[in-house]
Amino acid sequence: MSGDVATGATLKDVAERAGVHPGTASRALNPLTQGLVSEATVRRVQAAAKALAYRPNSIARGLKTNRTMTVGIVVPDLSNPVFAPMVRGAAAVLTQAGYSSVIADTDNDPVKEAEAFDTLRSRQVDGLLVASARREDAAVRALADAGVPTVLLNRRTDRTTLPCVMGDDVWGMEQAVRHLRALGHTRIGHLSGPVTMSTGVERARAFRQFMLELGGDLDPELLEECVTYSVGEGARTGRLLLDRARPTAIIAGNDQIAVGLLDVLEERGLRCPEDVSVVGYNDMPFVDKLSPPLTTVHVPHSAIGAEGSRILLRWLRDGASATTTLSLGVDLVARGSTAPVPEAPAR
Amino acid sequence: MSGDVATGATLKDVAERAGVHPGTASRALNPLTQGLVSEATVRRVQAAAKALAYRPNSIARGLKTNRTMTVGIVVPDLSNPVFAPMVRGAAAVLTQAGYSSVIADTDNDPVKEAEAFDTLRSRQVDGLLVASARREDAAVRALADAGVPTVLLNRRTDRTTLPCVMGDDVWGMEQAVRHLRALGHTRIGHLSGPVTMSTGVERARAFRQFMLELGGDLDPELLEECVTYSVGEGARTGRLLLDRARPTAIIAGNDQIAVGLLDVLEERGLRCPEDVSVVGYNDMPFVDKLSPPLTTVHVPHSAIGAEGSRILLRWLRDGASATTTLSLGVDLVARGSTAPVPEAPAR
DNA sequence: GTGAAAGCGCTAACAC
DNA sequence: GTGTTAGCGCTTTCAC
Repeated sequence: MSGDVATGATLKDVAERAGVHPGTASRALNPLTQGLVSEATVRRVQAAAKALAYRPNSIARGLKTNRTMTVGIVVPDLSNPVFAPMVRGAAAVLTQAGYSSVIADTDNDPVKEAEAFDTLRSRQVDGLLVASARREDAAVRALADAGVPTVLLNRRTDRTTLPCVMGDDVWGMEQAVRHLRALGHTRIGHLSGPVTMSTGVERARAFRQFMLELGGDLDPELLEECVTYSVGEGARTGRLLLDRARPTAIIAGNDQIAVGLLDVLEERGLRCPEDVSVVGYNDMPFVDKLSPPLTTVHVPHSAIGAEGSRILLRWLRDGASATTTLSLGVDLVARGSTAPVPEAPAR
Repeated sequence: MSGDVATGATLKDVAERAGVHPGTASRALNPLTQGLVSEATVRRVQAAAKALAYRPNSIARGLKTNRTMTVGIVVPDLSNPVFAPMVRGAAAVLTQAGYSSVIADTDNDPVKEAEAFDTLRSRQVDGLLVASARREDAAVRALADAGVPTVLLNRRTDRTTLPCVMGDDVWGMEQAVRHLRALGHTRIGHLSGPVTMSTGVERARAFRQFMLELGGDLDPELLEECVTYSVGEGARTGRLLLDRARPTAIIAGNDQIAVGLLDVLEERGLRCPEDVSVVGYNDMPFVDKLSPPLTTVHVPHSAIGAEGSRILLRWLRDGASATTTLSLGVDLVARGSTAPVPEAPAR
C-alpha cells in the first residue's frame, strides 16, 4: 500500500481497489463529472474510497487545475478586536464556498506586508483579502498591477481601482457630529486617526464637513492627529488638546483612542460626560461596559469580511473584478459617555 | 512566455533565460544545493530569476517534497479575545520558520471541527495547532491515531498523548483563592466553565482543592456550572447562585462570565467590590477599564500560541513528538473588583 | 558542475 | 462509459 498513515491512500490506490483506471476513479469522485460514469462504477469507487479513507490531495489537484481554492487574508494586527471578527466573517463565507483561508499578520509593518504578499502568491492563493492597506501602499499597487484578484477591507489606498469594502465613514461621522450638536455641543474636538490611513483622513474630513454644515466651531485648536490607533496615542493627543482648548465634547478616531482620552480626562479631574462628552468609533467588544459606557459608531466588521469575500468569490468565478466600493451602513450607539452640554463652560 | 501575469514566470523560463537546464536552475536557487553549482551559473540564474520576477511555485514543490510548509490552526471562535492573540503568537513563530498558517474557525461546533480537520489534511498541512479540543473529542483522537503532527492549545482532551500547551490553571486558581482568602473571604462562590472543556473542570477542581487547603467554605450551594463561556451564562448562573446563597466573593470561570455576573450584581443592587468581590480569568483586553476594574488571572495567550508552534516545529523537524504538556505561568492581577470582606454579611 | 529523466497525485483531452 | 496519455512546476536521483 502506498502512502503512510498520515498521508493516506491515493487516487491510484482507490482505483486499483475498485478495479478501474485512476481517470475513471477521478470522474466517479468528482460530483461534476460523476454523470459520465456508470452508476455501478460510481458506487464501487466510492466504496473503495471510503474503505481506504481516501482524502483527495488538493495540492496535486491545484497543480493541475491552477486553482488552489485558497485565499490569503492579510491583516495588520489580528489581536486588534476590529480585525478578528473581520477575518472570522470572511473565513465563514470562504469555507462555505470551499475555500481555505491563509492568514498573514503584518504587525503594521509595510515590509512584512510586502513579504506576506510574496509568500501568499508563491503559495498560489487564488485571491487576496487585504485589511492592512495604507493610503500609499506600493505592495498593494503591485498586486493590482499584476492582476492578482484582491479585495481591500476596511482601509483603501489612494487612487486604486481595487474593489473595497468598508464602513461608511462619512455617514458614521455625520451621526457622531449630529448627535453631539443635538446635545448642544459646539466646541467639539477631534482626535483623528493616522493620516497614513484612509479611515483616519476620511473620518477627519467628514468631521470638518459636518461641523461646518451643522454649525460647530471649526477651530484648528480642537484638532489633533494620532500617529497610530492606540490607547497611548489617545492619551498623548488628548493631553495636547486639553492643554490648549476647552472642548465640551471630543470625537475620537476610534475606540482605543477614546479609551486613552478617558484616562486623560480622569487624570485631569474632568468628568465624562458631565464635563466632556466622548464619542468613539468601531464599537469594540465590551466598550458598553466601560465607565461610562462609551457612545460610539458601530461598524459591522464581520459583515465587511463577509461581503469582501463575496466580491472576491465573484471575481474568481467570473474572471473579472467589479471595481465596487461597498460602503456598509454604520450606526451611532448612544451610551453614557455623551450628555447635553453643561451650562457653565467646562473647567 | 508561459504563465500569465498573475501566475508569473516558471522555473523553466528562468532556466531558458539563463541558458541552463531547469534542474540546474533549481539547484542554483535553493540555498541548500547552491554549492553544487558554479558561482557564475548561480549569478546568471539569480539574475534571470530577478529579471522575470520569478516566484517559486511552492505548491509544485510541495507535491514533490511531500511538505507544504503549511500549518493548520483550528480555533473555536476567532472573535473571542482569547484566541486571536493565540493565533497571532502562533503565526508569528510559524512565519519566521517559513511556514504559512491556514486558519479554521469551528464556531464551537464539533461537526465543523471534524470538517476542518478533513479539509486541512486534504490540503496536506504539515501539522496542526488545535485550540478547539473538547475533553471527549473523537476528531482529535482520530488525528492522534493517524499520526498527524498535532499540538493542542489551551484546552486538552481526556486521555490523550498529544502535546499540549496551556496556562497553568491550578496555579491560576490557587492565586485567585489565596487572594480572596487573604482579604478575609470564606464564603467564596465559583461560576465554573463548561464541564465539556478541560479548562472548565480543571479550574473547578483546583477551586475545590484550594478552598479545602486554604480553609474556605466548600459549600455545594456556592457552586454553579456554565454551559458556555459567555456573558449570558455568567448572568444566568450568577442569578441562580445569588438566589440561594450569600457569597462575599465569586470566582468566575473566565472574564466573560465575570462580566455577566457584574451585570447581575448591579441588577440586584449589590455593589462590587463592597458587597461582593469578583475575580475573572484570562485578563482580556480592556477588563482593566471596567467599572470596577476586574481582578483576574492573566494568561499569556500569545505565548501559548508561540510555544505550541515551537513544539510543533520541533516535531516536524525531528519526525517525532515530545509528548510535552507545557503549563505556562499565569499571574493574578489584583484590581478594583476585589476588596476585603465586609464587616456585615452581604445583603 | 551540469544535463537528462522520472515522477509527486491529480485532471482533462482524446481515443475507443 | 472507460482507458490512455500527457503534463501541471518542481526536485532529485543518475549519468556524464
